[in-house]
Amino acid sequence: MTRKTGSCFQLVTHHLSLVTAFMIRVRFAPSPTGYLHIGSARSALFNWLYARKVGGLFLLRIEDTDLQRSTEASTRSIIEGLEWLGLDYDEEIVFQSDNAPKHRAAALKLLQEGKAYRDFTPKEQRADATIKQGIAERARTQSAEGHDQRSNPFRDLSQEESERRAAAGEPFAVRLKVAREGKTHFADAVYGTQERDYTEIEDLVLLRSDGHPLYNLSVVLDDIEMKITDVIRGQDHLTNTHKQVLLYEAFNVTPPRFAHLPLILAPNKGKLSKRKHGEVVSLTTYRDRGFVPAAFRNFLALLGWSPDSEQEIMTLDELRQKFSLAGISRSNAIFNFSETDPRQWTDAKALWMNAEYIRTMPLADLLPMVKAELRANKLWRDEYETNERAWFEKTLDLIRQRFHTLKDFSAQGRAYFSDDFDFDETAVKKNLLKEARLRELLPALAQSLETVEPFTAETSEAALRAFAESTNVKAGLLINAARTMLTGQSVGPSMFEVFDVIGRERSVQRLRSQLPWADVGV
RNA sequence: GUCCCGUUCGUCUAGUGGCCUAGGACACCGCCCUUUCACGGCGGCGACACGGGUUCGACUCCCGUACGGGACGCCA
Repeated sequence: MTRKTGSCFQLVTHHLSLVTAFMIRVRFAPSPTGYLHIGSARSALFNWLYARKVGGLFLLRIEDTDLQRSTEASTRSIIEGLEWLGLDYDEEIVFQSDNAPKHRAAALKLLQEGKAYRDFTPKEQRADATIKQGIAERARTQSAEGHDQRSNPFRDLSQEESERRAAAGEPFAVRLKVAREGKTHFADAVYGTQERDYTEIEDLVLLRSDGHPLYNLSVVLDDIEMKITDVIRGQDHLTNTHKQVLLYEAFNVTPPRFAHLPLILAPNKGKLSKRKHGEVVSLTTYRDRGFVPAAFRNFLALLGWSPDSEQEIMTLDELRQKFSLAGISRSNAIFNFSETDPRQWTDAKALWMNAEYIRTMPLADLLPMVKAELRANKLWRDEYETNERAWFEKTLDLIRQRFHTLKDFSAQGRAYFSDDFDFDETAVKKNLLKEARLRELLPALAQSLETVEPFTAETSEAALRAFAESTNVKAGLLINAARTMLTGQSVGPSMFEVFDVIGRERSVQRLRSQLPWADVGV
C-alpha cells in the first residue's frame, strides 16, 4: 500500500475528516486456518449488509499472525467464499502479519509509559492437543482458590531492575498492567450495556517472549489504523472485547461501536466445528453440492436476524435495505442437520430455500449455473446458448420445478440432455414389467406418434389418449410407462410436456428401445 | 470453578404490558389439484423453561431456580 507523507497529505485528511467522520467502516477479519466456516460467512454477511445499508465501507483483513496454522489456500478460500456470496470488499486486503513490527513498537511504547510490564516468567510448554482442557482446568482451580489476577511478581518490578534483566538478555513477555480497581464498559448494539470488573481480567500478554504480537493487541491496533467504526463479530468475542476496551484506553483512542452476534450451534447445542461436524460447516460445501449462492445467503441472513416484515425470500438488495442491528436476536441458533440421513445432510430450511430459488429465480440467472453444472458432466452443448436457446430455456423451466440443487440438472435431468441415461430399477419394475403387453404397446404408440403434426404437448396427449382408447388400455398405464421409457424414471414433469421437450424423434426412438427389458434380462 | 450471555412450536423466528384463545417459515400429517412426483391451494399438529413478585392486566418488567451456551493461552 502506498503511504504518503508530509503536511500536504495531513491537510487533505484533515479536510476530509469532516466528511469521513460519519463514514461507517466495518471489517471482516477471519484467520486463514481452514475453509470458511458458515458462522464466519454469516459475520461477513452481516458486516457487509450493515455497511452497504448506510453507504459505508466493508474491509477485509486476514488475521494471519499465527504463522503455524495460516495457509495461503485458506486465504484463497475465504476470498472465493465472499465472492460466491456476492460480498464485495473495499480497499486493499490487510494482512495482519504485515503490521507486526508496528504492533510490537506500540507494545513497547506502553512499556515505556508504564502501562505494560515485562514478565520474566519462563514460557510454559504445552502440547497443542491438551491446550484447551489444560487451560480450563487451571482456570477452575485458580478461581476455586480465589486467584488474584494482579499477583504476577513482575508486575511491580522496578523500572531499573526490569531494564537490567532485559539488557542481560533474559527473555520476557510484555503484559498489559490492568488497574487493580475499576470496570470496563461498552455498549453492545445487540446485548446492551456490558461491564466487567478489572478483577476478572488478567494482565493479558501483548507480546510473546519471542517478540511476536498477540491477537488482542493486533486487533485493536489494526482496527484503529483501519479506522473501523463498528465491530460486528461473534458472541464468543464478548470477553475479548473488555480486554480490547482496556487497550483502546491505553492508546487513548475512543473504541468503536460493538455488536456481537449470537452463535450458530450444532444440533446437539454444542459448538459447530469443522473437526466434529465435517464439511457441513464449510461454505465451499454448499457451492460444491449445488447451492445457488443467493439461496444460501438468504438462509444465512435469517439465522439470528429477522426483518420487520414476514417476508423471508429476499434478494441481496432487499436484505440490504431491510437490515438493521436491532433485528439481530440474542439467543443462539441451532443449525439443524442429520449426520446419518443423506437427504437431510444440511438444514431442511436451507434445502427448501435452495429449491425455492431454483424454481423461481429468473431463468437468465439460473442458466449460467446450469451451464457450469452440465459442462462439468460433459452434458453441455454450445447450441444451448445459440440456436437451441429457446428449447434449452423451456426445458430448464420444465424440469427445475422439482429440483432441489443444481446437481439435479446433471443427475435426474440427464435424460433431457443425453441419450445415454440409466433406467431406475424400481421405475422399470413398477411402470414397465408389471404389464407384459407394454412391450408391444409402446412400439405401437411410437408409431402412432410418428405422424402427429405438429408435435406438441397438446397433440401428443390427444394422440396418446386416442391410442389408449383404440387399444383398450388405460391412458395412465401408457403415461407412466412412457415416462420411464423417455427419462428412465418414475417421477417427473407432466408426460406430455416431456414429449414436447424431448421431441418427436427422440421420443419415438426411446419408446422403441428394448433396453429396460434387456437390462433386467427378460 | 469464576465471570458473562441466553431461554416462545422439533428447527429458524415474530412479539418492547392489553391488538395473543401467541403470528409467520421449514419439517411433519390430511384434503384438493394431478392416472407420476413435485409445485400450488386449503386445513391440521405444535411453544411462552419453572417459581415468586410488580400490575386492574404479563410472553413482555423485577427477583430467584433450573437448563443451555460462551470466555477464562506467551491461539486467533
